[in-house]
Amino acid sequence: MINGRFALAIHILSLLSMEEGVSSEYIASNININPVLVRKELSRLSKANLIITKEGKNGGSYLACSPKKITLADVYKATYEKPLFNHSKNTPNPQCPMGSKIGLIMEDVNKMAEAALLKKLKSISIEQFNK
Amino acid sequence: MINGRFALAIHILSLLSMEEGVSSEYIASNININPVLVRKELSRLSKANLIITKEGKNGGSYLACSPKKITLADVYKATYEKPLFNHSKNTPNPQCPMGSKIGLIMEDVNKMAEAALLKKLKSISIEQFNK
DNA sequence: ATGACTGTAATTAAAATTATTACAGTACAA
DNA sequence: TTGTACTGTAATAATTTTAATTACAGTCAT
Repeated sequence: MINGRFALAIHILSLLSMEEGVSSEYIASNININPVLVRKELSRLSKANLIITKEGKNGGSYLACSPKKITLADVYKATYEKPLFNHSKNTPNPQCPMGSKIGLIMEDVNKMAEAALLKKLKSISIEQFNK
Repeated sequence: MINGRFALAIHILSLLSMEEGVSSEYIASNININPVLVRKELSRLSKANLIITKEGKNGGSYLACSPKKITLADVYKATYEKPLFNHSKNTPNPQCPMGSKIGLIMEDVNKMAEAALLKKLKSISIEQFNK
């Protein structure tokens, strides 16, 4: 349901936990996806300090720390910024008894849902995927 | 991120907890969305035994039970069937050390994430939204 | 300076979501 | 028993999101 960027980021990080210093082309060919998408994801992961990338010749990416320390909560946060559950952008009829409330309700629901999700994701580290 | 159906279902059910026996046209105009989408969602909710709908003249929808008993976990399950986190349908290179594993990994991650999410959603009932 | 990379913008293609049109089927009620 | 007000659903189109591609400037080791 949610787009494939979370899976992509997990794939990238797990791969880096096995082979470091590899290029985006190499990663992309392994995942069978377009290299530009990989670079964009690498850029997000880098901004979140989960990886370090070296530009130029012999460049490539490295985990910024031990895979044990990188949790799926970190990955999730680095990957997404929008709330989990979308809701229609059509403004509902304010005369409708729910119309004026649904926005705030969904905000609350999103907060609670994301908190629960992140709590669980925090208990899963990248390390366990390279076995 | 996830499509708007969850929010739609919540909106519908909350509305029904305030005004019963209303038509899909009425609901749609309140939500400011197309009536056919409402009917489709009503149909899903009905199949999940969360509501009862009456066809024909003077038809309309009713909650199947007290709003106190309808939790967001019920709504989530009625609304979605696909796993939470998608992953690319391109089969990754099986020579890639992660290629053969990412599918199973994402299955596991999805299982754990959904369980945590549903646990939280189970604690939230529709009732609290009609205040 | 050259070759092997990253970073990113711009564009296109494909897929998913939402909207619309249309109409058959159901049920009430005059 | 016919009209009216609904639901159910198929088919199609419009819109939005996601993924892919092309292109090229910038970086850096050699």
